[in-house]
Amino acid sequence: MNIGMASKKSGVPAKTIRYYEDIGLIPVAGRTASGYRDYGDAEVETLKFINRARSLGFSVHDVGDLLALWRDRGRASADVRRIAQGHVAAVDRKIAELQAIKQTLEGLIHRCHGDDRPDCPILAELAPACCGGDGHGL
Amino acid sequence: MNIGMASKKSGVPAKTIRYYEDIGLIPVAGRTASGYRDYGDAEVETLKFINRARSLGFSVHDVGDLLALWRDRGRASADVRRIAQGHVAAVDRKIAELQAIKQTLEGLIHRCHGDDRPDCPILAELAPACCGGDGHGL
DNA sequence: GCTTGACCTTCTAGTTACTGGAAGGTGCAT
DNA sequence: ATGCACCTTCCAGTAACTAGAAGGTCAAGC
Repeated sequence: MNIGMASKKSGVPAKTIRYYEDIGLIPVAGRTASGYRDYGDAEVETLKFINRARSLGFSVHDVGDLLALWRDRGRASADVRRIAQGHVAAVDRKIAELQAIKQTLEGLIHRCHGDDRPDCPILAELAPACCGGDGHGL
Repeated sequence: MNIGMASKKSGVPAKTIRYYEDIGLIPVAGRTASGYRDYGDAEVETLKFINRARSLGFSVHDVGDLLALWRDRGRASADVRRIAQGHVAAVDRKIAELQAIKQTLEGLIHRCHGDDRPDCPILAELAPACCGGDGHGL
């Protein structure tokens, strides 16, 4: 099948499939006589695997590691687990960071009356020295 | 003061200050006779403002809008509030997405014994058709 | 006066993971 | 033979910087 069909079956855009080949995440595809890339069901399964891993937020680099483990019949499940746990830890850090940001912003928004008057604690807190929000600087 | 001092006082790396000038987030700096960029306290305050807004996750584009409002003495606080609320909504979506990812991953990790045997539900779930985690595809 | 070192300048390119578009070849149906 | 959809490659752009190269400047020390 050609790249359009592989894209449709796997859910990975054709451009992205070429990109994955380019960066070496998937091996170079076979070609038809006319130069079209040619895929089989196995390649489509690989692309689906990649798609799911990416949708879980694994980096392309991590997906490469997971693919290698997937292809390795003798792998230790501990290796897979380690990658997944590392990713969960990263996700956790990101969540914590975003929650802190959210809390700060909500505090500021709460204190901003949000009408057509210029007085705004959001700007005032962003600007350390000059409270009240006078324009200045530039 | 030159860019190194402005960087130190504002907390924004010198390279980043030049970059901000480049993309028009801050106006072109004055120059000394020898061509060095020259900054005053007002510019440093602006850089601090930018730094805080960025650390709250506002995009550079949003920071540009906030800066414009900051400089506009007649702005409506509602305008600032709208930007902040839009950002909180985006942060919320991101948090929800990450939490969903985290839950899925933790479920998979929980079911993976994580020893030196190859059997691994993490890989098995990433690979839809072929359960058990046989290497295949590429 | 000269050197040394820290600073500054510009420019290019790399990062992450794609995505869009241009220019041109292929496959198939009418 | 003429469309049209598909394929090919390559270049450029996205967000927000960051690293490094090649070279100019400034102040201190000898």
